Amino acid sequence: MVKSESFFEMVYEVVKLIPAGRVTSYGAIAAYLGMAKSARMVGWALNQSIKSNVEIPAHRVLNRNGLLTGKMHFKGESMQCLLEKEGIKVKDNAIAEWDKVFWDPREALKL
DNA sequence: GTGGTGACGACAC
DNA sequence: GGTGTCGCCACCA
Repeated sequence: MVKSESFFEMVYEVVKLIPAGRVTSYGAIAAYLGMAKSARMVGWALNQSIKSNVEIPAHRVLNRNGLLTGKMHFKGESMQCLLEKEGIKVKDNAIAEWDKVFWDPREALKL
C-alpha cells in the first residue's frame, strides 16, 4: 500500500520497502504502480530521486535482465559493492542469482 | 499547450 | 539468439 502525490514519490516508497538482500526490477515496480508498459518512468524517477537528494536503496533496483544499469548514474561509489555487502552476488554487472533474490512488490505489498 | 527526454520492456527482423 | 526499433507515460523547458 503506497500512496503519494507524485508518481516518482510512489517509486521512492516502493524502493524503500525493498528488504536488504533482495532486489527488484523497474518493470516490477512499474507493474505495481499500474504502468508495466512504462518501466522507463521508474528509472527516471530514481534518477530524479538522486537529484532530489532522496536517500533510497536505488542499488537494489535493476533492469529486467538483472543488469546493473544506472551504476554510472549512482552517486555512490558502486552499486555492485553495496549489493555484495548485502549478500547479493554480482557477476559481470549482473545479479548472479537473480531469480532467488528477486523481490516482487506486487506480492510483497499484497496489491 | 507542445515537444523532448528518460537508470526500460517487448516485439520484429 | 543478438541487435535494432518502437512504445510507453510523467515531468521539465
